[in-house]
Amino acid sequence: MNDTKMFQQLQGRNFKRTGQREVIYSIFSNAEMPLTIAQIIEQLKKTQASVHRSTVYRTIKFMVEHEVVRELSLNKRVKSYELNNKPHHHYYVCEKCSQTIDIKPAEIEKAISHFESGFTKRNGHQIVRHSLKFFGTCRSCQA
Amino acid sequence: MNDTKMFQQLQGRNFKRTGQREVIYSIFSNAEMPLTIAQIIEQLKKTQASVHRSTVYRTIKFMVEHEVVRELSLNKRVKSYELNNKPHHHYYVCEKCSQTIDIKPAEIEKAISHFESGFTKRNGHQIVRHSLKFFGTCRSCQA
DNA sequence: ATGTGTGCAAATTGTTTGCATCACG
DNA sequence: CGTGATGCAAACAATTTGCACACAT
Repeated sequence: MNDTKMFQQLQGRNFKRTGQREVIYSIFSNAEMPLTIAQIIEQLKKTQASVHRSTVYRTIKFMVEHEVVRELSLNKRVKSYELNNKPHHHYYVCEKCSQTIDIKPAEIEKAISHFESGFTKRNGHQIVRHSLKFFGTCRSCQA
Repeated sequence: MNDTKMFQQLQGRNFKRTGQREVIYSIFSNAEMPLTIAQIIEQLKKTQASVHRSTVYRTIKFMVEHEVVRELSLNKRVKSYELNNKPHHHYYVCEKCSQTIDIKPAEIEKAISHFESGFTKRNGHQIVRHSLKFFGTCRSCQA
């Protein structure tokens, strides 16, 4: 069995390599968009592997803590997760079909950095991260 | 009893003016920051008025639908609400104490507008709103 | 052999709903 | 009065937890 990137990442730490973790990691690898817990469970059903719901929750938590995946709030009600191997970016979310597109607007990012340093200098409040999301109706949902 | 702004706003619509709605509205009026449902319920306990939990949920829903308050996702787990009388703005949230500060960074807003029109022109995906949040540790929590 | 991970069921937490009653207009 | 609003309890949905057993190392 070839090493998954996940286990390469985690080498030397206090963890075990299990089939369940492998499968869940591979679902993320094949995903083109962030996934919700429900979507992961759904994908798992298509596999012969049966992974219990509580294991999915625990595995995702494990992956978030070990920074294998990052947690997103693209939707008001449910969280989504994606592999943490892409650089920082932002999101466009179609409110009809939930399609999600990554965006990296350099101009905005620059204005943000500038704002952040000024904000902290001005009043002492530190900023460690930011989140920028755009919502609308994607082209194919406008029909 | 003097008219609250909420009822002025809603004049002529199909609704009733009740003590419960008055109290909840006044809690929002006195709040300096967005409130979660739990915080509203907590505030209500300090009042002599007893408002049932389900009424709180229904009232907030009512207010959101009638655009008296707006719904925010400042925290990954819980939604917050604030009066809808301020113009569009963004948020700084302290991850230790949850203190929330409104911000209106004109430079960023400009870059965002520019990006949005280009994005839509380029690929046809409409954008109807965006959300920008900064997270960090506020000055008093750095001690 | 040891301790982490898993499955299962039960507990929690947050929110919604059906229904009888209340009260605003 | 009549309809919308409320309280209450029960239903739901999403997530977490305690415990015994399984399995990776």
